[in-house]
Amino acid sequence: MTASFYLNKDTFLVAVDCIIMGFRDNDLHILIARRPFEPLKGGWSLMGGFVNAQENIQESAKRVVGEYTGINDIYLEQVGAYGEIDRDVERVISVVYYALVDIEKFDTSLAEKYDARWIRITQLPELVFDHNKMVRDTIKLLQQRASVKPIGFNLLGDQFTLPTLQSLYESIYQEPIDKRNFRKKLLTMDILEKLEEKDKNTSKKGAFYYKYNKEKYDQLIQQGLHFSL
Amino acid sequence: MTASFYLNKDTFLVAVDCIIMGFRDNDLHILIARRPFEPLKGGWSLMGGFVNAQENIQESAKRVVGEYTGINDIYLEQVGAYGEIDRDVERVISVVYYALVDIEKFDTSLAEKYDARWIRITQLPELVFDHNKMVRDTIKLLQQRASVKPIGFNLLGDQFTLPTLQSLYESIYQEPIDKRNFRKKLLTMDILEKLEEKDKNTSKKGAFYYKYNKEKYDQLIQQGLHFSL
DNA sequence: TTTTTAAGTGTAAATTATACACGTATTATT
DNA sequence: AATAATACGTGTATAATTTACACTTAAAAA
Repeated sequence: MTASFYLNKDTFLVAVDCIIMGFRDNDLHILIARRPFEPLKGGWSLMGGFVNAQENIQESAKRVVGEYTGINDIYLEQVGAYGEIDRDVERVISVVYYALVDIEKFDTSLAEKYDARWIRITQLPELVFDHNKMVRDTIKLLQQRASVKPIGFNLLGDQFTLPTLQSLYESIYQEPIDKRNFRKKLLTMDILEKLEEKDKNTSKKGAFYYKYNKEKYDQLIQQGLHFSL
Repeated sequence: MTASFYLNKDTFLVAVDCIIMGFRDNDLHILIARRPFEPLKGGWSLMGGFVNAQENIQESAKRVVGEYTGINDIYLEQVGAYGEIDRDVERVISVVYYALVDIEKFDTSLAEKYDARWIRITQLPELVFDHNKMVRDTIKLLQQRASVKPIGFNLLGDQFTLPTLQSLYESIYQEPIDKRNFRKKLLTMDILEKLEEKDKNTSKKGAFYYKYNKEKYDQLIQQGLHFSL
């Protein structure tokens, strides 16, 4: 049954474009790929796809991220809808999501399959259409979110060192952070657990591993506390 | 010319729903209307419309706000895309914008024409579809924005008193603010100009009018300063 | 044994946020 | 003319948060 008022309206192709972020070598990276079809075949592009009629938009985004990374356990948030008339060659409305993934879980065979690469956010090339703007908007949003919620942990494995965590936040904010102040703030939040083991990859002394305690975080939130990192 | 890859993809109705906000009687209000067609005819609804092929989404939103308020000088920002499969009866993807308008400029004849009313945000009825969620999301976003940019002025005429401005922020944050602290913060920002004239409507003593000095604000921003209110 | 490297630690000063109460200008009332 | 009523306007002290800053330590390599 079609309600009459909905007849004779214009319809649109709707795509999702995903800004898939990972953290590696002390820097945030974004997964981009060479576009496999015309127009702009061979241009650098975000990972995208069209929304199907039988899925909601967030599901489309999740599908796209899974398709191109092999990762299904992701943090996903919408950035917004991009709707300039000429943003693509056809009229395509694109809904942008950013995904935070543990880059260690990336299925590297997919890199070849899709001609995809992880690029440092500080070294992104020019991307097709309005994709660079999408990335800029996302970084702003991510900074906002990271300052108020502990979403950074989605970019790390389940154990990590404080120096690593710090460089993650430095990469998000794109500015240096004082070591002592950073540790102080984090540890007084009491959402991390120190482990016995050390990571000896980056120094002779080694840095203790920590893990994120989501239960404690949720408790604190329920008590009405909120954070800023 | 149609690029081949774009063929055979599903297409969607795309709507805009606008959360049109005004400030009156010490409270934020939202313009809502009784839905004039089935399904849910007579239900309370946000102001919306379908996106046309020849306009970008923001233009659609601006058109909708103009249509239902008669106001063209508005602050408009996107909230996001709402894409649940069953959010409407048909598959409709809705892009939500909020608009901040000077309610004094509202063309009251349109209220009758569209069966529309300004309702205090604290007293919104149940709205159709996912419109209540849209409003909740918008209020959060507005709080975030107001804390960091002086967007509140878009809700006022070009002169206003400090008690009015304070109650505007109290309405946005939905909590009381200390009078002296509020004035201190605002005046030290140095983006307001005190006028000679007083508003005597709300007290016998009268409150001085101020006006917002956008030039000063832009200067400060350029100097890399930023605000929090 | 010494050198090298990054990890780990505390305190003082500055800034910002919070809490709080009374005098004042003006109109309305008697 | 005097008084009452009302909302406007003002300052200071305390607490909390943020910032700046430098040396010791653990472990491996030379």
